[in-house]
Amino acid sequence: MTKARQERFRARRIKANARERSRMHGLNDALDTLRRVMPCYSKTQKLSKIETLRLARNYIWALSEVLESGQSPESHGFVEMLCKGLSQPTSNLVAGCLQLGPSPMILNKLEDKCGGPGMGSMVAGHPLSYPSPGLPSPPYGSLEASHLLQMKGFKGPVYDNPSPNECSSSTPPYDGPLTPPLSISGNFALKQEPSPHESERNYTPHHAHYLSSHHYPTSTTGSLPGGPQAHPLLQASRYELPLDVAFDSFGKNSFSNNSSSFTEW
DNA sequence: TAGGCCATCTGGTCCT
DNA sequence: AGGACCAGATGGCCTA
Repeated sequence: MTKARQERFRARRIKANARERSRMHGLNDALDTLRRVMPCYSKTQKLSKIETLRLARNYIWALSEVLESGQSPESHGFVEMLCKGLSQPTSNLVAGCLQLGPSPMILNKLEDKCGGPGMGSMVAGHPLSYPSPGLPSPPYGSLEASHLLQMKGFKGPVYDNPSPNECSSSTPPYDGPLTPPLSISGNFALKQEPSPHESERNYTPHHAHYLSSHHYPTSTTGSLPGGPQAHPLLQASRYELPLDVAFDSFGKNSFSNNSSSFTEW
């Protein structure tokens, strides 16, 4: 290989690396967009990639159940669907969010206690302030777990610790119900914010993930005996409920609880 | 210290 | 030839 050819090859490799980086950034941006429409979006406690995908899967499943079988979103089943296959920390996060999301009073208290703008300030504008022009009234035009719970006056269980989600180290903080409504047409009325990545693009190769690596509360290993304690909403039956649901397709019958088996990712 | 998670680099494969 | 996509390898940070 001549020197000129080596240089060409090297230049090509560098270009390919840059493209690959860009491609992965695009993928991460998409993942971040997905995080924002999840029921427990938090800027400070990002779900890991795998947990984001799992929660998204469960969210679709749970909302489908609400629509198709009329299952109440305030039921244990709804939370269990959301948490199916998630790690214990993520399950706790979701359960905590579903409980705290509906209560502006609690959110405001948390804002006072935790300081800084956050969930409390978001409550007034959410979910009703999300414009849904041309869409029917909720839940048809705006369907998100915490919204549904709010509409139905959901009240969570009583905790030993009355504020399981407040600035504790055991449960990640909840940034507020930032989740925009999901329209039935499949479009998200997404309030576009600049992706975190956009402002982190001028990093040297090894900087990017340092910025966010310590924000991930979850692990992919799932909850095991001896792990963090399950959220009270989940303690009763999380590991005993044999929910057999297939996600290989989104056909109507794919979400039934008795026809096929739940496929773990 | 081990394990989880991440970004990046790299070579292979497929497609245009 | 060049771009997109993929998966394996590598190394760094964080947490338990």
